[in-house]
Amino acid sequence: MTDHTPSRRDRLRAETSAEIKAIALKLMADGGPDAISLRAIAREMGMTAGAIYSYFATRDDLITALIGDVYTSAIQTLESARDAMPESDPGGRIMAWAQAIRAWALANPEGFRLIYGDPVPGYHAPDDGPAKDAELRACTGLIGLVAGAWPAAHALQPNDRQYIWTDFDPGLAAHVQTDFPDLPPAAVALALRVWGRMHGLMALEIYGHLRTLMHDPATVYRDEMRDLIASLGLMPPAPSQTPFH
Amino acid sequence: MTDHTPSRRDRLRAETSAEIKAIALKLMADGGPDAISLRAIAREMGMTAGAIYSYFATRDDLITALIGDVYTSAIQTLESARDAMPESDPGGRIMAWAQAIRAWALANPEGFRLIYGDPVPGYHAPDDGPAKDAELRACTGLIGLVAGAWPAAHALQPNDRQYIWTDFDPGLAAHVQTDFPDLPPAAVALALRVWGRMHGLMALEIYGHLRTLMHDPATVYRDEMRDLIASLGLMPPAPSQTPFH
DNA sequence: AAGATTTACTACACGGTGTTCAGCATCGAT
DNA sequence: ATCGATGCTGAACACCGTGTAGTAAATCTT
Repeated sequence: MTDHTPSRRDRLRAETSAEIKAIALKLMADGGPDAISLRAIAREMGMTAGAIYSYFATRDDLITALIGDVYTSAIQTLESARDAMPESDPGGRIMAWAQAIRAWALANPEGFRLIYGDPVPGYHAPDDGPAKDAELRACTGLIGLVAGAWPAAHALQPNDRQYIWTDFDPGLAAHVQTDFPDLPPAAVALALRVWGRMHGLMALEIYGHLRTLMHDPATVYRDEMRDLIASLGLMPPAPSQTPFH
Repeated sequence: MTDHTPSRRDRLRAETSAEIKAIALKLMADGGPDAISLRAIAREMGMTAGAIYSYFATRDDLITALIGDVYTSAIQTLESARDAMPESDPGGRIMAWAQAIRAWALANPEGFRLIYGDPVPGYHAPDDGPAKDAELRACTGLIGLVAGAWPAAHALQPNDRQYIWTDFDPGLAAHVQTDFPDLPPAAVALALRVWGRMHGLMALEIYGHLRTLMHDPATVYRDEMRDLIASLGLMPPAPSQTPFH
């Protein structure tokens, strides 16, 4: 369509759009997701609330774009934390991923809620878009972690044959079958279980259900991740190392 | 103070208070937690919004009361589901609890969000009250489940000695030490991990992160719970039985 | 039974929100 | 130089939670 070089107008438009998102993130960072109001954003930019509607058709569209940005940046953090460990240490890669996602969630609790909770009243996530892409990427990353442990894990808990590829989202199945040709669908189910295991304690902690019951949820999270890694037939990292508190 | 028999006024007041909460629950059930507005409740009751302030000082107080009610009723559901299984089958009791909480969450997703998520923007839970009681009760229930499996579970993963009673909330510690005198603090940590494991997949499913990746999250949840029970050194229930879909 | 008091409720106001729309000014292209 | 698209304003609408003042009724006291 507009195949020629981006005009000055387009550039300004993109800049303003980015500024809107940046200010929204700032508001969210120090006021919670509910502090994201079009009027507050406009106030901060010296504009009127109605002006934002030239950039985002509705507030939900803004939130959707925000979720896409936050999710993508979080995933990049996770992937680089994972890649800091050698592929020869699949247990270490899992632990690195697990600690990185908890550290990210603790540092950006509002971002965590934006992705995994109710971002804002009445908001309903669309079925596709960058957020879905990021979710697929997160899932693929987890499947990669599981793939590094699959032979041993499969031997420990041989409960496949009940899963078939059509159980899963077609896009996810296609991704996995090209990236990991030898991986059975049961491994994808195992990856989802691993995801759930990382998510559970973290969600409870972020939403304040653990701190009222115990101090230092980091220890129990670390134990849980060690148990998870061991249950996959892998060697957990050195016990003395306690990366996060 | 008012130690005499409840007068007619007190009764009417209690009834109106209950009606407010009932309508709030109804609004939440078919409109999401954000549909709980004092004006909507008053409209439904033929009153003015301001009138509610005679019953609840602020909207957060209403939400707090609501959370207490919902949490308490959920806990009762869980406990009766658990008690339908004999004490001689600790694995079955854990599975009953796990399936009951998932079934409840799927039937009352808004209630789940009310308890475990951001009920409504800007709401901050108080540090005590019926919600805290229900949380303690849920935690105690889980500890009871773990207590039934502690000897075997402890033998499988002997990583205690790093937990001491002062790691936990004093009220929780006192409860446990009177109800289960022989249980070490490491068992409480294990119970929290079990809680996290039940919570993870459920939260992901309720917030729509699983359905986009796979149909039938019930299967993977069941597998996860089977693995959990096995990891506690218990016998899982008969594999043929698939209680929920 | 009559007066005093507590209580339940309405009416209204204030500041906040998302959203829409007519109008205006400015910029880009013709 | 003109014309049309674009970005923005300002006002409006319909909501929201929260207070305050006033009113009427129910209750308690004497």
